[in-house]
Amino acid sequence: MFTLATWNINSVRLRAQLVCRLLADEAPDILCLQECKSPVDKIPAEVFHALGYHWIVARGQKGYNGVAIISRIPIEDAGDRDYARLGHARHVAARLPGGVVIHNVYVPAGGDEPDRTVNVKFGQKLDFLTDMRDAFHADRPGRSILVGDLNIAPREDDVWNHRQMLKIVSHTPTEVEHLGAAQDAGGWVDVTRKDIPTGPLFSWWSYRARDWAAANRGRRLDHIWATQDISGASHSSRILRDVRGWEGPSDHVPVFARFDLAP
DNA sequence: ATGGTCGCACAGCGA
Repeated sequence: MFTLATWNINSVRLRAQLVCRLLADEAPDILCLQECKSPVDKIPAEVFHALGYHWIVARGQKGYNGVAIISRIPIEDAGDRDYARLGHARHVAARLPGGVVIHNVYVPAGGDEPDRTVNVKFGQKLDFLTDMRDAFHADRPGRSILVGDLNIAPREDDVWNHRQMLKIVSHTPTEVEHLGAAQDAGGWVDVTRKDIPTGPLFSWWSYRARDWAAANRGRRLDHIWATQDISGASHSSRILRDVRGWEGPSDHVPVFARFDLAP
């Protein structure tokens, strides 16, 4: 059995103490971070090490992007992909002792305008998802988990107001379709929604709201997926809303799931 | 309809 968490930390160096607090309070076996905004050699690995998290598999760059998998069970580096050939640190994979592979993904946000003819970043987001789809189609994953900030809230109840969000990047039909194609190509099951099938579910609230909790204009951008062969072993999904209220928070909160598998 | 807040790194870009 192991507990897995994913969290867009928005600078792992600035928020190393928040990571420690989560590790101490919730003790996930594996924590996947996105937007570390740090070269790998500047990630404060020692402080995680001191809490028993002896393994880190990461990709990084200066200032932007960056993904890391922090683990207290042994993991080995299982490589990375440069979807859409952006040259960004947006994917890394790790293998658990039993052979389960964990993909940690940070999908491009996509800018403000949901039109690739006027907004290059939106096109890059769609291309990233198309490349992911093609990779999973060519090499269909088994006994795998995919987590991360996918920057898309696919369902009506994954946003505070579906109608109002239809032309807002992260909830446009085009993006939802691209994400669905990548999900279908890999045979991925949305573990969070398997466990919590109905009702509003958010993992992100903008920094720009006067009062994020009162307005509650959230979106579910952060996801845990598993291939069908192991999705039945998952349970106890949780989204830690309270973490948004911690001092100096990330705009995202951690998403958790447990897997009844030998790690 | 607009502007609102962060982080990086030191001006403005990305989110």
